[in-house]
Amino acid sequence: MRTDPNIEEFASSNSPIVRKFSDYLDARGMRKTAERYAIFNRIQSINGHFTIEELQHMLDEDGFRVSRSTIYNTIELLMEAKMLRRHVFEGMQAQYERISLPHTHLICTTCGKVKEVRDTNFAAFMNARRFNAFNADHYCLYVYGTCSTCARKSKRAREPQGNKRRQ
Amino acid sequence: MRTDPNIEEFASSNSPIVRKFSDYLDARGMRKTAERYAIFNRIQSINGHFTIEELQHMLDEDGFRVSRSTIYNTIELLMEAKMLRRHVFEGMQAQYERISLPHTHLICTTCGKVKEVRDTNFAAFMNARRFNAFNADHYCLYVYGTCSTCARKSKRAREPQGNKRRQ
DNA sequence: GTTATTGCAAAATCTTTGCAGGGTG
DNA sequence: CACCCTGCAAAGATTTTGCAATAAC
Repeated sequence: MRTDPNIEEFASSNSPIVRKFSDYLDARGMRKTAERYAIFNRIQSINGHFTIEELQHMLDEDGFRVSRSTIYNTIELLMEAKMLRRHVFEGMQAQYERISLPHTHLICTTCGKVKEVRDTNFAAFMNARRFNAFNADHYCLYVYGTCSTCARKSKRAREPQGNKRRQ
Repeated sequence: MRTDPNIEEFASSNSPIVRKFSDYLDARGMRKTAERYAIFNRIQSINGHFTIEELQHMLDEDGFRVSRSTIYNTIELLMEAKMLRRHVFEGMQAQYERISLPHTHLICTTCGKVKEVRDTNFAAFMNARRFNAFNADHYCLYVYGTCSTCARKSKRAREPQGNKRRQ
């Protein structure tokens, strides 16, 4: 679309994570475009989960207009490169997150907020776990329930003054 | 749509699971229709996961034609009644399964097959696990990897005669 | 220069909705 | 016999695709 100064950084960066993506593209004879770098870069700065739409808004706000198709394309690439994961939690639209240390997802079924928690006991349990005739690659633990904020709100709503609860 | 003899069974059945659904409908002033019973019934006989499309095919084969809207409607109802769960595994369309004892899902990323395994150690671990300021209701553990069938095929493909691998 | 990539718009999926006719309670 | 439910078709939401213009190498 447009030539961006960023694109030089893309090939020459010393950041291991940038290198990983850059090398992945090289290995497959794919090109380093300003769009790919912008999307990749924006994602690195997100902590937690995001939807395609949210990502596009963030890029817009950065003044970087990228088409929906290119976003999907790059997201796909990052998933193939095992740098990004897609989650579809109950009753919600698809969300993405960078692949990092394994963690548990706490999903509030009232407000939809998702929180990540590290759980070394669980990680140890999973590392030791073997499945008959199944070669495990990675796992996802989703815990659905109510977050403290929603629990407080719903409790308040049940009490005398009867505050209205949203959602 | 049509009056089916099954519908009488619906209200009078002694099966606890039928009662549960029947009572759920009563409690909400909802009607017991032949369609709801047919869909509910068909689902009870499915072990494992199914898609909306597969369910409709099964009903068709049983000679019971139900519209897509009604299937979605009833599926929704069963989920609200906590008798059915929706799962969206990586890169696949939504699948449903009856809610039963907690189990781990093994998902083959090559062929897409999903297998359930009981894991009492894990269940015990989860039962004891408490999350700060989060009230857990239920959890899902998805393990992605390669099933033995696909592992065998891919191994064979890598060897001399070079069988072509599908997917 | 060659050819992968982008953006657009159109198509494809999957799911939801509005409404008229029909069945349940 | 009121009104909930069904089926249909149309609308929505999200994702994919075909193609001409453009940029990477």
